[in-house]
Amino acid sequence: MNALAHPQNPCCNRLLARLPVEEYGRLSPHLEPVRFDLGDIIYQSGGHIDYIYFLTDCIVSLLYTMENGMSAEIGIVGNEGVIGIALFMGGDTMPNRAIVQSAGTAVRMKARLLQDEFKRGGEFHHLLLRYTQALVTQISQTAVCNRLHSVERQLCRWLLLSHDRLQTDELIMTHDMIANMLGTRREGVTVAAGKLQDAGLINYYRGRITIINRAGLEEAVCECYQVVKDEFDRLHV
Amino acid sequence: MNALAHPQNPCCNRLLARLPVEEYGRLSPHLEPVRFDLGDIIYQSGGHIDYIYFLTDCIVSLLYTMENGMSAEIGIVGNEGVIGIALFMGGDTMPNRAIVQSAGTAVRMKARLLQDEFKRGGEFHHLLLRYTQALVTQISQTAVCNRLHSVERQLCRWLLLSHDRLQTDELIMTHDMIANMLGTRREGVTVAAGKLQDAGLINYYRGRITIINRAGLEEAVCECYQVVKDEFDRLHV
DNA sequence: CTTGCAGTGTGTGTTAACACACATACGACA
DNA sequence: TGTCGTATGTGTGTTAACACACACTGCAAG
Repeated sequence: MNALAHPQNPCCNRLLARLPVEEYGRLSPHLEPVRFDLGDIIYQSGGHIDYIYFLTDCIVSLLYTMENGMSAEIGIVGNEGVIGIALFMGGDTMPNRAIVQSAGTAVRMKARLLQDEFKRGGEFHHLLLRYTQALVTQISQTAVCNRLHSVERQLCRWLLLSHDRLQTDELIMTHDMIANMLGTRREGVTVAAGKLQDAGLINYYRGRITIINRAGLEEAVCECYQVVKDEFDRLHV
Repeated sequence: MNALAHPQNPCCNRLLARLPVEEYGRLSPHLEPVRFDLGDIIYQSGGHIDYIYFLTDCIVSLLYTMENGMSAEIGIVGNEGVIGIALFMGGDTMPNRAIVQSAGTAVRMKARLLQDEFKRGGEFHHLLLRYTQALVTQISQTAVCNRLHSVERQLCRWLLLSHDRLQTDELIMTHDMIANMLGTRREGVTVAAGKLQDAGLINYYRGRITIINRAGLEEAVCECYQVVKDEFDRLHV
């Protein structure tokens, strides 16, 4: 594993990797590596955010939790993005939560420094806004998918979005956790996952899911996945 | 009706109204009034956008239409916002459509001029980004609501969001149109609307819906409505 | 005045997902 | 080696929303 590919290297984050040398040079002294475990909460609903996090090899879910305890995922972030868009969008906090879905590393930067660099209006500014637009598309498509598609297809979408952000074919994730993300019941996930396993698309066993036929998943998924993927590609994030 | 309240006045748009005198002075010569009719399409999925539109007294829905023709609304915009966030977010286009839900007026500005002013980084920049963050919350909450709440509650949410953006208690809107927004069937809307009418919250007749008990609607709606409203209030948009 | 149609009401059968209950089975740890 | 908790499988009954069909009604155009 070379230096660039090492997960602690900030350039494993695709936004940081795209920065011009000058801007990266200005930021890099202020980037601090952090490690996240499964289930860590990066920010709470309405909670103060001190840092922006550029993910390098972890995955974070943006979740909204209802008053009655039910929850649903609105977006998923990997090394293509950041956690803490509210810091540069100007709202400071968000009404959702950010929770670590796959353990790994990130680099963080103090909110104030982020805002100062953002104000300079360089490529950093453009990259963050383009990423945010892509995230908006992902959230939008989640809304549409939640309305119009079956749990099984949504599970496919979720698996593919997660797989895109992983370096391996194995997800450490129970049916119960997926149910919280999808805003559905554990049994519903068990049934849907069982069908995907019977179809030879995935294997799972006690909290470990292995993607064994990605092409098959892409055939089983609804169009929502490709819409989001195309938009991320188009925006180069 | 005084000059300020006249819908052709750009200051009927709450973003423009908040601009400092200097910035507003720079923009106002380039603001051009436009009128929209019900059903007008401001932009198509992936379509080029020439102007940003500051809505003054119309309402616009952001809709995504599936390959099979089904559609679902991801957000709703009135005089608190703009149509065309992709122009300053940097993506130029969006994969959804913007369609006029309530006829009225807006003022528009050429994309290039918008981008130039946005780059200056003044209050205009801050306002547009704060508004975009509020819109993200609205889209997020639509995703959650689509997953977890009944059609009847979602109809309440939709009516309240629309009512907030109207100057009257009457919506010109058939059950069929609402069904397209909510991503559900016309019959489902008829049943849900019938219950709300029986409960004395609304009246409707052949494409005209009248809100007659707003407080009652606010009791019947799910928490999603208030989450979005609170976030718009917090962000002063 | 009558014809057509847009807007709405409603009924029947079907399906997807829910709630709840409980069975099974492995792995970790004593 | 036994025990317990986590993860998963599955069955039953219920509900919300779907698909489809068709009836009703009043306005508007001829």
